[in-house]
Formats: sequence, C-alpha cells, structure tokens
Amino acid sequence: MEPDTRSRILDAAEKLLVLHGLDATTLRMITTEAQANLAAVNYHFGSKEALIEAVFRRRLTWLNEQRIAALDAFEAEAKGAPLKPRQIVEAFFGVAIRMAADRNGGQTFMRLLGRTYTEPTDFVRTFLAEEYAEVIARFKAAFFKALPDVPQEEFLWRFHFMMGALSYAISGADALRLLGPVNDSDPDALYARLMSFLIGGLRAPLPALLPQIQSRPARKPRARRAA
Amino acid sequence: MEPDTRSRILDAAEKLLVLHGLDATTLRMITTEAQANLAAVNYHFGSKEALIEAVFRRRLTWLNEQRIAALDAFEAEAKGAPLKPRQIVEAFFGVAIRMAADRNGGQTFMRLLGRTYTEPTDFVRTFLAEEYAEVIARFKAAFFKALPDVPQEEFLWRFHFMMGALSYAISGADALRLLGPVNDSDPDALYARLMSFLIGGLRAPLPALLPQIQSRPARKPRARRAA
DNA sequence: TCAGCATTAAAACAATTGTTTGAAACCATT
DNA sequence: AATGGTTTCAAACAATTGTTTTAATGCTGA
Repeated sequence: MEPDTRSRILDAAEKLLVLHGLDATTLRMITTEAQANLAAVNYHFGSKEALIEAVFRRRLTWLNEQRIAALDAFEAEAKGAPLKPRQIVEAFFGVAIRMAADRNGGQTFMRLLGRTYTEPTDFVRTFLAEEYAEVIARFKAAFFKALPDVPQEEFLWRFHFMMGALSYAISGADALRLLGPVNDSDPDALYARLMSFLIGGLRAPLPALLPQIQSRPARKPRARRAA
Repeated sequence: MEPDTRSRILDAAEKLLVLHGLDATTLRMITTEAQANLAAVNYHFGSKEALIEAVFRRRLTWLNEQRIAALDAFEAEAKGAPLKPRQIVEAFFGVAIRMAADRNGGQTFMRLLGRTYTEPTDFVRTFLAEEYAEVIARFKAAFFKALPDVPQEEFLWRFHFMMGALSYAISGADALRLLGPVNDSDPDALYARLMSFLIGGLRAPLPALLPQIQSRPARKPRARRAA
C-alpha cells in the first residue's frame, strides 16, 4: 500500500459511498477497505461527516474549477460577444461528463455526486451550496447574456431539468437498466447523446402557458423559439 | 384520529421518508408521528422493509395504472395509427407531474419516488423493477412505433434523460434553490415547462457521433431530425 | 541515544437501531 | 357474562453505530 492512511481512507470512502450510500456506509467498512484502524478516521478527519465532506471537496472543487476554466476560454475567444448556448452547455455539462468518464476515480465520484443532489442530508446540502455558489453565478450570467429573450425563471427551470438529465446520465445506471439492455460503457457516445438532448431541451419552444390566470385559455400565444 | 393504525403508519412513514430518506427514518419516528406503539410496525407489516415496500406499492401501482389508462385512451383514439410523441410523453410524464401536484399525499410520495430511483438500496430496486415492468414495455412499444427512424438504443437513452429531468422537476427542490429564487408552487407552470423541455430533448437532432471508430473524424454525417 | 511528536492499535464507550416478548386491553360473538 | 381472536402496550433484546480512551509504535531531529 503505497499512499498514506489519509489518502487510502479517502479512496475507500469514495468507493463505498457510491456502493451503499451515505448512511449505510459504516466507518468499519471504510477502515477495513482502507486497511486502516477504525480510529484512524476520527484521528485524521475528526468525524464521519467531516470525512464525507473531504471526499466531496477533493473532487468537486477541481470539477468546478475546470468548468470555470472552460467558460473563461470560450469567453476569451468570443471577445465580449455572447457565447453560443452550445458552448455554455459544453463548459458546464461536458466537463462533468468527461470527468465521469475518467476511469481514475472521477467515474466513481461523479456517480456519488449525481445521487447526492437529491439526498436530503443537511450537512451535505450546506457545503454543496458553498461549493457551487461561484460556478452557478458565472454560468447564469453567461446564459442570460446568450439567451436574452428567454425569461430568467424559465431558464432556471431548464437548467434544473438539465441537471436532472446529467445526474441520471452519470449515476442512473440502475434506472437505465430498467428500460432494457443498453450499452453504457462508451463515454464518447454518452457525451454526444446527452449534449444533443440537452441542447434540444434548452432551445425548445417556450411553453405556451405563461399567463398567471390559468382559468382563461384565451388565444394561445404562438410558441416562440427559445433562442 | 379517525383512520386505523395501519393507515396512520403508512401516512406517517411516507411523510417522514421524504423528509429524511430511507435509512435515516427510524421506526420510532414513524410510530411517534402515527401516534402508535413501536411494535405496531412489526405487527402490521412484519418488518421495516416490508413497511417501506407497502408505502411504495400503495401509490406506485396506482400511478402506473393511470399511465397505462392514458396510453390506452390515446391509442383507442388513434385507431391503430402511431401516436404523436407528444401524446406518449403526456401519458407517461404528464400523469406523473399531475400526481406530484396532488396535494393529497401524491405530492409527498412523488418526491420520495423521484429520489429513490438513484438510491442503491437493493430491496427497493427489486420491487421497483417488478412494478415498472409492464408500463415500460407498453411505452417502449408505443415510442418505437411513433418514432421508427430513431435507433432504439438512442431512444432508450433519451427516455432515461427524460426520467432524470422528471425526477429533478419533482423532487429536486433543494437542488433548484441552489440556482436562485424561483417559484415552484405552480403545478400548471411546472407541467408546461417540463413538457416543453422533454419534447425538445426527445426530438433533438440525432448526435453525429455514431460511428464506433472514434479516431476517424471522417465527414460528419448530417444531423437528422429525430422525428 | 534520547526526547518529542505523529501515527497506529485494541478495547471499551454510550447511544441508537430493528425486532421480539408476554401481558394487558379491546371487541365482537355466543 | 364468558369466550376467543385481534390489537395495543411497555419493556427488554441483541446488534450495530460513531466516538473516545489509553497505550504502544514509528519516526525525526538534536
């Protein structure tokens, strides 16, 4: 075992958290997998919660830096002009898909992350909000600039839907298998498929039902292209 | 307390499972909320797992019956002709969104269901597969008939992505709030928004990257409309 | 070599979990 | 009123959880 105890625990925790979830993964499972003593977790991290947080931060910080770097590159290239929606989607979701394809631990982690968005654990939500604050602000601004005609609330919902699709694309292997036999081992194909779907959804015609008065059907406003 | 102990336990369990997840919800929390004795769960259901299963079955069976009924209605109307993709999406996802809007317990349950697709608990997956077998077979057939030009594997992926968007639409309130202040209390607006997004994604151009040899860019095959 | 610190180790800790027990209470039917 | 079956109740069960403790070990620099 080359790496030190701390790293071994992080890796083991990441792997087991994906397999069994946050609560069902015990410290004894983790320390056994890491070939470390039970007390090592509390010694190196302080508590189980702190360990989980460390597992997330290690990769999530890097992921969001990559996202911002990708956005920076596109914006530098555009010289002040609005980006194409496709570029922004690429910078946010494409980077995530690529990390999910990385066999070197990234794959494991992204599956964990995907399923955690919907988990109700309080302390995870807290630092997830922290960790996402900057990247979300940047991408919201880029999107609003690129799609000035789309109402902001409408866009936020679409972004939310896209996150859902991404989450399932990455971590929903079990749900996918409910549908039938599919090949989910080709990251390039997954990338192409998801991007195509996301752009299609993002640029779908705006829903007709925008008037707040629901009882009045009125004449349906003509559906406009979102962008 | 009008209803009998068994029903009170089911309702309390449903409510608490949404709030805290499967593992973090204890029998003592449930029986306290239901104003019942701790032993009542094992008396009426046999075990905690059996209780959870009962919570799911009670509503999931009904939901999938509604889906099939909606599909039946459209197909009867079409008299053998392929349905419009919009109709199939409506029958599957529209019904779910409407159940999620139902203040009468359905809302609570759909949030639970949405987050459970990605949960790794073994026994839940098992009967989820059971419960979904028929409805998935029916809808796959309808989709394949409606979109004969879309490769089946491609479609399965899109269906999967759509499930992800639905899941977030229903149960991802926390993730949504990361994005900013949005109004998620209008079920009609949510319905219109999600449908528009789903149709847009479903009918997006097929991804260009279909050849298995990735290293040869070749001439990009022209993107075709999916339907 | 020795002191001082960081790390590991085994054992025990209190708290909480799902489950089981055996008796009490209830409730309709005879 | 007595019976028999169903349901409730308080208490205890064994098992497992995260955490703490205390001692042993390893390693580094004077």
